[in-house]
Parts: sequence; C-alpha cells; structure tokens
Amino acid sequence: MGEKITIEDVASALGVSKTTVSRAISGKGRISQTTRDRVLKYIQQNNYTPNVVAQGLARRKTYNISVVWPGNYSMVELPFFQRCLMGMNEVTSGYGYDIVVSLVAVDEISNLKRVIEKRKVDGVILTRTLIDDRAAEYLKESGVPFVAIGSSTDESIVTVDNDNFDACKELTSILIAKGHTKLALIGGSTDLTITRVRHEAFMEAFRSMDKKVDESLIFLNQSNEQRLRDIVKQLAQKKVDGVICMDDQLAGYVMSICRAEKIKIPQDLRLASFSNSHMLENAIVPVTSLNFDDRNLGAVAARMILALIDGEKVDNQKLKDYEVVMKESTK
Amino acid sequence: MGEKITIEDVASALGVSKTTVSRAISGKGRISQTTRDRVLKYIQQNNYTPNVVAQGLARRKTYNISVVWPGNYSMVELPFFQRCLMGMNEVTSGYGYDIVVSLVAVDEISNLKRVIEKRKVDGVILTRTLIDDRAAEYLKESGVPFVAIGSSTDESIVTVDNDNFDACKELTSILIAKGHTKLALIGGSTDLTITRVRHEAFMEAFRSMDKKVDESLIFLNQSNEQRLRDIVKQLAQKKVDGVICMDDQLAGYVMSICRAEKIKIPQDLRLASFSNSHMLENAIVPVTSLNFDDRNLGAVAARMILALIDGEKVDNQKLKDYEVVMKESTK
DNA sequence: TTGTAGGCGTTATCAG
DNA sequence: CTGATAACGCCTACAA
Repeated sequence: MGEKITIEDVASALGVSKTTVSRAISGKGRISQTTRDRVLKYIQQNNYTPNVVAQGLARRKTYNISVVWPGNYSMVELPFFQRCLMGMNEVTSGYGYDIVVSLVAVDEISNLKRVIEKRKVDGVILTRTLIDDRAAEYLKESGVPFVAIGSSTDESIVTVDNDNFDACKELTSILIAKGHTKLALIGGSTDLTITRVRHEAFMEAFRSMDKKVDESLIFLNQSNEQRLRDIVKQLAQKKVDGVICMDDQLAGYVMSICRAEKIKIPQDLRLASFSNSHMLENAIVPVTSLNFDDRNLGAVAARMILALIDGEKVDNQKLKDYEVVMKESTK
Repeated sequence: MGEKITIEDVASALGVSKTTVSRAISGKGRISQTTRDRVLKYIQQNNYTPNVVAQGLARRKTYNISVVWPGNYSMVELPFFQRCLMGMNEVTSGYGYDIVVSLVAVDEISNLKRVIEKRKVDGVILTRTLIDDRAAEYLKESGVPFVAIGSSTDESIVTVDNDNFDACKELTSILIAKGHTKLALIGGSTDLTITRVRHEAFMEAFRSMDKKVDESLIFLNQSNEQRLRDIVKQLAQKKVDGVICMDDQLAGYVMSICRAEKIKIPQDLRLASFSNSHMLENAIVPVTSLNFDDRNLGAVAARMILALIDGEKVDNQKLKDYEVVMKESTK
C-alpha cells in the first residue's frame, strides 16, 4: 500500500514499453485500440497514477497555480477571498490543477518569490491590485503568466474584476436621486486600486447628476476605529444625509459607533456599503449595499490563468453581475 | 530572463562537476571551503535556484503540504480556517514549504485524493474532524503523514486542538454559577466531532455542579434559520435563562431573530457563543463568548506535520490558551 | 576533496 | 503501430 507503482512496472507487467503505456494514457501518438484498452484496464485495476513530479520535470509543468492573498489579518478575514477561492477551485480542479495559497503583504512578497523561483507553479492569480504593486512588478519580470483581480494602469497586465466603477456609481446615484446629496464617503487604503476606483465612481455619480460633491466629506485611508469615531460624530453634527462605506468592516464600525453615540440609522444618518457580506447580516439595521458574485469572479480568473498558461491570448474582463440591494439603512 | 539556469550551467561555468555544486549548496558531503565559497558566490550573483521539481523527483519530496478545508460555503466563511492558515503559513514558509488548499466536502474528497494520488504533497493537515471521517480514513490507508485539528476516537490519528471541552465547560459553568440553570444549547451538525465535544462539555458542566440539564432544551443539527425561529420563540415562551450557541453564525441568527421577535437580550434572554469572531463585532449587544487562539493552533499543527514528515514521533496536543469573555449579552 | 555514473518517473524524438 | 533512447534537473553511492 505504501509503495506506488510506476509506469515501468505497468510496462513490464504487460510486456510492452513505457512509451506505449505513456501513449495509452495521454492519448497522444498512434496506438492500437486493443493495446490501449489493455493498458487502461490494467492501470485501472492496479490503480496506477502517474507521478506528477516526474511529469512535471519532463513537461516543465507543475499543475499548480498560486493564488496570492493579502497576508495581514483584517483583510484575509473578508469573505471575498474565500469566495473567490471556491470559484477558482471549481474550475482548476476540473483541469487537474491545485491551488497553493501565497500570503503576501504590501511590502513582503517572499512567499510569492519562493514559489516562483523554485518553479512550483505554472501561473499566478493576484486577488487584488495595488497602486505600486511589487507583486505584479515581480511577476512581470519573472515572465510567469499571471492575472490580477482588480484593475491596473499597466496595459500589459491581464486583469479581471467586478465592475466596481459602475456598481458604486449606481449605488451613489440612487442615493442622490433620493435626495441625499450631502453624502460622505469613508474608505480604506488608497494604496489599493479598488479604493481609488470606488472613490472615482462616487465622484462621477455626482458629476453625471450635476450635483456638487462636498470634498470635505471624503475620508480615505481610514482603518482606525478611534479616528472613525470622531469622523462619525462630526458627520452627525454636520447633519449629512448619509455615509457610504467602502467595505463592510468600515460599515460595521460606523454602525457600532452610531449605536454608542445614539445616532439613529436611518433617521439621523443613512448608511450604505459598497460590498456585502455576512458581517452585516446580523446588523442592527439591514444595510443597503452592493452584491457581487465573488465566486464567479474567482472562476473567471481561474479560466483566464489556465488559458494564459496554455499560451492563449486573453483579454481583460469586467464582470457586470452585481446587484444593488436597498435596505432599511437608507430609507 | 525567461530561461532558468541549471546546476549544470553553474558547474560548467565554474569548471567543476554538478556534484560539487550540489554539495556546496546542500552542505552535505566533504567539500573545501574555497570551492564552496566560489560556488555559493556564483549562484548568488547569477541567482540560481534549484528546481524544486527535479529535487522532488530525486529526493521524493514536494515541499508542499495540503491543508484541507471544508468545501461548502457557510463553513469556509468562518474566519477560523483563515486564521489557522495564517499560523500554518508562518511556520511552513520558514522551512521552504508551501501550502496547497484542498477543498473537500463531507462526502466528496476528490480534491484530496488527487493531491495524494499524484504525490503532490508530503503531508496533510485536516482542519476539522468528522465522526465518520472519510478523509482521515483515506489518508490512513494512503500512508501519507497527516495531523487532524480536532479530536478522534481513533488512537492512531495524530490530533491537535483547542481545548474545546474545558473551555465550553467553563463558560457553561460560569453561567450556571450566575444562577442561569435553565440553559438551552444550540449546535450544528453532529457529524462534526466538535459539536459532540461541546455538547458533552455542556453536560459535564451541569453534572459537576450537581444541576440537572433539561434535555429538551438541547437542539443540535441546526442550520435552518426558519426552524431556528420556532426554537427561539419557544425558548422565550418557556422563559429559559439563556442560550448558548456553538458558533457565531448561530448566535448571529439567534440575535436577529430576537430582534425581529422583540425579545430583549439580555433582559428576556441571555446569549453566549462558544466561539468568537468579527461576525459578532457589530452585534446589537456585545456577546459573551470563548476566545481561542486559532492562529497559534494552525502554527502548532504545522509544526506537527513537519515533524511527522521528518519521521519524528509526535504526540497529540490540547491547547489551553483560550479565554472566556463575558459581555453584556449575559448580564 | 572531487568527479563519474546511475537513478528518480515521465515525456518526446526517432527509428523500426 | 511500437520500442529504444535520450532528455528533464537534481541527488548520491561509489570511485578516483
């Protein structure tokens, strides 16, 4: 049970050559149907499986792809990444590929480097893009095929993403249309392209509806809950119509701050989030938000990287399947 | 930039044999300090990295370990698994290992099988245990080293876990000591050993304090929110003192049901959870719960599998580092 | 101390 | 249609 059987064993047991066995399995090269069946039957019964490492050496492939995850705690807890992973897995496993997860920080990509230098993977999926993206830069230099989930100013990088721009613009527009023109925006790190995209979409919504944005109500690079408290209080004082948070974590913070400060949602302040997850499921008030199909996003990214690995040409994609979910928090 | 340099290139460039280069790198075998330095310097400057696939073929190792995750949606969104992963990664990356994530369902372990049959990993970490554990059974047969996070009746399986029993018993005991003896327990699938352990700990708390459990207040195998609604209403009618939920998802459901049904926490009903995550962070009421160090759990599991791979003997472990966090929900 | 040769398990190139 | 034989890149007895 311990020792695995090799192609050589199969060959000699059947009185044929390794080549024949190999051909029977791969289907490549001419081979008679009868011997083919004979081989197939034998390896079936003796459950032989090719050693993927040896295959890898010969074919220069590993049948592994690396999925790069942010390595810091708060981010990796967002369900976005796992949802993507599940989608990716659904397609990669169908092609015999496995996924190795590489955790990298903005300035610490050693896990990615190792996997590339040692040639442990055939391709890479970046699950987010940064403004100054060391991982993407490194991958470009290395020549390993990769696709990035997100957007990039670098035309040479293959990307795929939810249509954050349109979605965020739409949500903002709806709020504006409802008369909530005095809107605040709270977002995370501007090192992430997604933060910028969402910001721009927010601006564009105002522009396209001929309304003026109050730029003093835009707070980016927020992550500190303490600082957020001041901001929220300030917003309440200023009697803004509503706040849009770029992610659920922020929205969650805002909600608990409001609760502590006796600020009522939606009476005193309306709240919306640009992304939706279980984090808001049990919220005090159901929160208006955007719903993306992250699983599908992962699946598409996986298909793209497989195509790239096969040397095909791949175009960027923007996935339109999102929905705006209006709830009590913006009534 | 595309073509990687091989050990042969290094050897001929330096006018030595491949063996020498290999020895210089591995440190095994006698070799003069001077040639050693010469080789090391060269591979440094020309940044040569051994091809791990070729190494793997020769050494029969892959420097990959598989981490098995539940493949269904609700589970994988629990932050437990990612926290573990981060801990694992911290130790495995230090030894040049990478992690391939294998998503498996209770009755669908093909992703695990593939990885084992194709010999793509040197060992496996199961991140949960089941009562009738196909994955564990399969791994035992295959002979591949593995450790399971959780507990098992099978003595031959190496396990490590948070001390769920003691922790859950303690939390329950505290509630009982506060006079809340009419307690309900709501848990998930009894196919998971963790559900059973927590259930037993709950019972044991009553036993050790000489109180009687009302077994009609124990609801296991719950996942349906609709069904839960009936249960919670029923509990309120029966005027139970409190409810303990086995995980945050359930606690979250209970909270939103209470909110909808105008059942006040903690006035009408006390609530506690056996595990703690961000899912409850923005809860209506801060929830009493158990805090485990999942990251560390992952790290320990990783050390164990590496030891097993190296042929060392490894003992089961129970990690004691948990804390009971009392909050408003059980006041 | 260093080098030679064979092996790890497959695939690919040529002949037959 | 089939079979030697040489890669693939590295490791490791065994010699020198």
